[in-house]
Amino acid sequence: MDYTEFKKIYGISNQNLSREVFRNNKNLMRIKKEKTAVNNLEKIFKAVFRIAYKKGFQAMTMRDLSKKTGISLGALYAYFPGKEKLLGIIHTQGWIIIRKDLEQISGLHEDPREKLRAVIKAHIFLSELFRPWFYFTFMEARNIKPLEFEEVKSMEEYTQKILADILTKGEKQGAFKPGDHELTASMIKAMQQEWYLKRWKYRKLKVSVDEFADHLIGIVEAFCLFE
Amino acid sequence: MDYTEFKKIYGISNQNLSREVFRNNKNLMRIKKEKTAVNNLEKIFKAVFRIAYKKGFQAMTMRDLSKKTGISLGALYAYFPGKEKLLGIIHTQGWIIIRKDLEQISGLHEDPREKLRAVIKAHIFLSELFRPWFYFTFMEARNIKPLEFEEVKSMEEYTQKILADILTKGEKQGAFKPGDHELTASMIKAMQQEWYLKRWKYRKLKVSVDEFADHLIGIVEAFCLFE
DNA sequence: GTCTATACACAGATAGAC
DNA sequence: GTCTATCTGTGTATAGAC
Repeated sequence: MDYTEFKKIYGISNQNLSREVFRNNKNLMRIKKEKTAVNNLEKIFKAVFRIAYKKGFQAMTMRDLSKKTGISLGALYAYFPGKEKLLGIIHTQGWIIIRKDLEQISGLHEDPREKLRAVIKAHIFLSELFRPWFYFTFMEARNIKPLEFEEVKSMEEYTQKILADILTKGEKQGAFKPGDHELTASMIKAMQQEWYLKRWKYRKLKVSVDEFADHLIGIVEAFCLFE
Repeated sequence: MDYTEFKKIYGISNQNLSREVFRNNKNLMRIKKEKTAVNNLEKIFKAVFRIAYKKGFQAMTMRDLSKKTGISLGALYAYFPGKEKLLGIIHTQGWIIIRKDLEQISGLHEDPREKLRAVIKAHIFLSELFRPWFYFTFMEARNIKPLEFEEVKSMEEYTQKILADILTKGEKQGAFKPGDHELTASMIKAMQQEWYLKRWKYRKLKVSVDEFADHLIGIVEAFCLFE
């Protein structure tokens, strides 16, 4: 499966994404009309990602956000109770995005080699689809409260475990070489993250997401498969 | 070479490092006595790294820094002209650290395979020696001024180029398989960064820096070397 | 629901005694 | 060289008219 295909299946408009956020956080918002809320939430998230990408969430002021969205300072507070809670909302939603699809895809294949390929690709494609969410979640993890921070660490461990399990089971079935699978999984994760953390580099090198994913899989298979 | 050996050769005390910073930035400081300056700069950097690790440089207040170092708010400003300049000083010094040793090590070996191994290891070992500097430079890159930000990007490209060149030359000499060496170099960088960005993970997994480096080299060689 | 005006807290930075 | 006290700007958040 290439990225175009993946996008057709798992793609979701920003509007639908904002709708989901709205429904998950209705209780925190003073806005009642879904249509208005979804519309403005879309603007808000977009602006947060743009500003935070440049200078970080902490350095972003509510006035910056107001200017970028065109929504007045006062009105912004009808959409979330405060800056800190806004951060929490974005993180939680990011977590939901990753979890939902990855679990499903992992169940799709039987052959360990196929499964490994599929899961590696899916994660990269997901991070491409929701790049701002992935980038933000990674870079701003330190700014959230301890309780939520544990969530982030467990997210790291969760996705790593999926990979490590595939390798371990696959080894038993004779598909992969023996080795320290936990460590290998960790390295795979690092390379996956590279895609959304350094997007500017790959734009410059004119490397597409498909090329990147294939290259990564090439490396992993050279290391894990028998000749 | 393992980490213990590396440390003996390239290790430098925090005091000597602070001395270097002092000498490079004398003009910005109101302190004249080197001994006092070096002593307090050491405290300052240590505190900055600790606080920024937890909540980021932007979120760190000068009052936080004062409390952690035991140096009063007013006195701090004798060591640097302002918070922003402090950020710049740390970044510039980080850049100096990386550049100096890496260049030298790259010249030590002739055989491409040896050279690749040496450079990969050296970068990881360096990042272990100066972990706070590496972590800080990566995470706070967005907060520096555009001019200095170009410096960071070029640092990324610089270290990547060292790797890519080794691979390209090595291919011509028949040591490595052909391939997209720029992309491979990029992946190697991603895995190297993993070591200092997610230190908590490897502490938990009880993976030593030597084990990590060897595993990484194993992956790279499986992909680049002929059987 | 959205706006403008404003309260209030706290940040970075400086003054000036010691 | 270091301290405490203080200035001044700017940030988050709210009040209350429309």
